[in-house]
Amino acid sequence: MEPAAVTTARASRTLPHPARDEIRLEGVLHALSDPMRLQIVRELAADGDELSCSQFVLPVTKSTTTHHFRVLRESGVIRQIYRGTAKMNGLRRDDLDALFPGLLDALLGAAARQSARLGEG
Amino acid sequence: MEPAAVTTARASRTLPHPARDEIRLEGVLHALSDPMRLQIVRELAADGDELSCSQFVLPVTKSTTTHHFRVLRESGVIRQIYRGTAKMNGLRRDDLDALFPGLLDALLGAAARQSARLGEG
DNA sequence: ACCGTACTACGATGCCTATCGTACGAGCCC
DNA sequence: GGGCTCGTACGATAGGCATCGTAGTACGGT
Repeated sequence: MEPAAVTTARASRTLPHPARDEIRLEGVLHALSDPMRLQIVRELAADGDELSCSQFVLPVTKSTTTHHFRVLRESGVIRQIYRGTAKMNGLRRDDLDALFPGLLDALLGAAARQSARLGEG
Repeated sequence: MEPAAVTTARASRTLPHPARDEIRLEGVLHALSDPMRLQIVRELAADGDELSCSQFVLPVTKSTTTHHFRVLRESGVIRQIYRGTAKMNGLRRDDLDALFPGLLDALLGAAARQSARLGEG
């Protein structure tokens, strides 16, 4: 039994998230103004809430991927938890909808529209 | 009658705007992720479409104000035309609504909500 | 013609950030 | 335990950007 060691280890592996009322619109918009991060959020919205970082195929290195996920987490857009060695990511849809009703759907819709327009133009 | 001189002078005073289909969501989000610019857009949405730059009371110098208005124009969020020495600003609501239906209203609503939440405790 | 007002252009500055590479820590499986 | 995979930390780098100040242009009024 390794109680103290495990708890501290797990505590050190919990990631800091902003509380709901600490989320700022400007921060959310800034996070989503990067094409890479917008793509991540779109995939999270489409494929459900339990995607590990490594399931995303991004044209950047792992270091950069880590950076983008951290920006999304620190701006309050996504939630991240460790599950074993994997880090699972989920949209903070409840918080965002409570703070800014309709915004997330409008953003996702806008992204989908633009993607369709540019991709099948 | 000063035809040629005036036309070239006016031509040199027309400002470049992106066409509707050149507007990019990421650019719009980046433009609105700055508090100063978000405030400008909120005032434009509230007070109508014909506001000159100097009517905005911003805690920055005129140089910086010019910069912010240019970012908004080049990202496709606002339209700018010269009227005498003044530069009139207006939201590109028609273009934005056509490209991203509901987005602008969702953004303005989110900004208003956050402002109310932070301003009135 | 002259002056004042509105806005711009340009250079400087300091900060932020997207990106990479390398080295490392944490947990799973044999 | 040994190795493997997933993700992190840290430093470096290069580019972007918000801000300023100063000097200048354009236009309208006197």
